[in-house]
Amino acid sequence: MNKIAGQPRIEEVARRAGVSSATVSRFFSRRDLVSDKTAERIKKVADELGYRPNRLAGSLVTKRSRLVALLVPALTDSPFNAMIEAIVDALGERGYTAMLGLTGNRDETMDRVIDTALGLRVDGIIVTGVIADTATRDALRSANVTVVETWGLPEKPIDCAVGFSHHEMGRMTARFVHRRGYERPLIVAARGSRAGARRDGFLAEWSKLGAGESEEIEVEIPYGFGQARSVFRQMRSLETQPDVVVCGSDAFAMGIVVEAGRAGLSVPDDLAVVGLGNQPIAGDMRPSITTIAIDGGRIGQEAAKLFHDRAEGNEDGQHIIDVGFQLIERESA
Amino acid sequence: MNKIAGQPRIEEVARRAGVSSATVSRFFSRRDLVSDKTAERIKKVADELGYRPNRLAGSLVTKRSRLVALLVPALTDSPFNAMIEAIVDALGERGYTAMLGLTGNRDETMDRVIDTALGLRVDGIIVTGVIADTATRDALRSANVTVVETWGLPEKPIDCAVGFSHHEMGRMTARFVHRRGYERPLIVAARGSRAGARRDGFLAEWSKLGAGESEEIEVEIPYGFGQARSVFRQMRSLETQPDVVVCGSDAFAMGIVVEAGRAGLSVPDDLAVVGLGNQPIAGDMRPSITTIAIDGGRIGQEAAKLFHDRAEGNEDGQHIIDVGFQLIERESA
DNA sequence: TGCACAAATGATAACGCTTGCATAACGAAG
DNA sequence: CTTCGTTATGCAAGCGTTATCATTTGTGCA
Repeated sequence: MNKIAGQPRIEEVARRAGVSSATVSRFFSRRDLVSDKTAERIKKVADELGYRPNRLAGSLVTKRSRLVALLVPALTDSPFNAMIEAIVDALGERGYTAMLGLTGNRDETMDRVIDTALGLRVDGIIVTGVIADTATRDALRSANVTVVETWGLPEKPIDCAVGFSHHEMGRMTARFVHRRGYERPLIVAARGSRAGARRDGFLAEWSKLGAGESEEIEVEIPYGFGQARSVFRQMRSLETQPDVVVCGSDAFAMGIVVEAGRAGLSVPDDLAVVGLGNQPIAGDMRPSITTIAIDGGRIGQEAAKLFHDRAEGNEDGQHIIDVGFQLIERESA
Repeated sequence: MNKIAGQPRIEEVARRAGVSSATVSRFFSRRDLVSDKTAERIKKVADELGYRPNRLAGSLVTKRSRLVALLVPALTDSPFNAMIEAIVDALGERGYTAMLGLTGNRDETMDRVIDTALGLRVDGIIVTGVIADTATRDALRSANVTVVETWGLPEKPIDCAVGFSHHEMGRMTARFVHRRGYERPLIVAARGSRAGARRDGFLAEWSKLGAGESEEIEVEIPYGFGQARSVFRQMRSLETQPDVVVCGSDAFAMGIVVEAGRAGLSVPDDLAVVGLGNQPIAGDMRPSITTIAIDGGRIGQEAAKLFHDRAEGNEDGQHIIDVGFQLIERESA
């Protein structure tokens, strides 16, 4: 309204509506407690004044900020965006607001982001991936916020978790590759625990199946299409050429497909490719990419629900939700 | 520390450090006002207690939340992610926290998100794209928050803006297409003002160049690869076949390329394709996609800077920043 | 008409911090 | 050893809400 006077306060609304501030407060938080007649008056005045309760003040006394920190490593070319969208939506429906924290891949940034979140007295923190650092885990445990870890299933979650088993995903991939008759898989894995778990799962199952050798190339971040080029070159210089490449992302898989094409290799006959993530584009590619679908939206919804349940004091109920994953068999393998 | 007692308060820290709460407050906000000796004591106690100033309480008195609302239509397959990352980073460096609001494409959702932002008394709002609704614009203008509009250059910005001229982009595209000798462009544009401005710019320049006919197909959202299929079919049923397709995104352009390939058309000889956005993948595709690069990161940085300048009371200085764009000529056109 | 009980409203004390003003401590000059 | 100018600290009044408890108003029924 008036820049100098700042925003209108509840007191002002109360005065003009001829009621006490308590009643105005009730009107906004528990509408059913005020009579229709006064409610109408309050609404009218509030609209005129453009009054909006100050949540900072409110949260101070209720000790509930209705703020949730959303920690994600990155946004560009990230497989988490569907989950983030789902979380923001589901949280919004429940009256919570998401603050976005980009953690990158460094523990330090992660700590800084958690710090600001805690300073804001967020009601909860939803983390993309499992927090590795033990000190951080402990700090969080004692911070009186509910923490939801996603996209993985830690043995001992800080609080609760929703995701899937990367190890199991690796095993399933191995079974699939074996069933298809491929004999010399190349695993392209990123550094990091998630990719590591998939690789370990793959190798465990692979050796259990009594299958032959397998190669492995470690890359920085396997999300990118571009990185495929150098990895492909690396692959070509291996002694025994693999007959299938197991990738950490669809984009990367597509990169391998393109490179294979340029090298005169036909996919999947000369070289098969398995992606990860089931991005829409993977199905539209020619050849279409065989991949593993993870329902990010589902993870997000469950995470928001889990958070909300606990925030409402529902301590019981499931702490760990396995949303699983699904192999999508297409042309590339 | 102690769940029952809740988080430690400033008073507790003060007591244990043998100072007044005012001194502790100063230690956290204006370190230089506190002597080294007491500072050390305070730090020690604060660390032991795990004390972290409650920003809700602080903001209540300073009337500065150090919160900025970031309004984006979507995250998945969105060209804005680089900008969002840049904004969150740049804001974080300056001590601000970003809250994420997904506006979708409906005014109603936009209003709801703005409402929660205003309720949180955010210091600023950074909007992706220009806000169309006049009522919302007015509400924002009188809400005493600095608003930065991005990704476009409105005639009369609410407050300030950083982006580029979609109209000019359309014109440049027309000149390029003409220079390359194409004669029958097909424009695939989304509903909406941004795409509309590009189309208008294209048509204006195209007719100015005295070039021939041009066709247009309107789609819902042109970001997706998948949508290319139906549009391609639509295109094939046109009376005169276009020799170049001007797309609203790289993903869409890639979809057209793939469809063209399946239909036996060679790109760019039988059909040329121009993308938009310069996603990494566009350069790695075969054929590589000719596209227009927009520096989302730059937009983000400038937006954060602009916001910060104004939040600090720097009313003067530029209100509108044109970051331009760049045509990347590659194989597809 | 009066009474009991429910519904609606009011008064007021927090919530945890910041900041202007007042006071105390400390050096450097005189 | 004063005196004065810094530099460090303390006091206390808010900031704009909500929640508890008390009080008033309204309603159905004897």
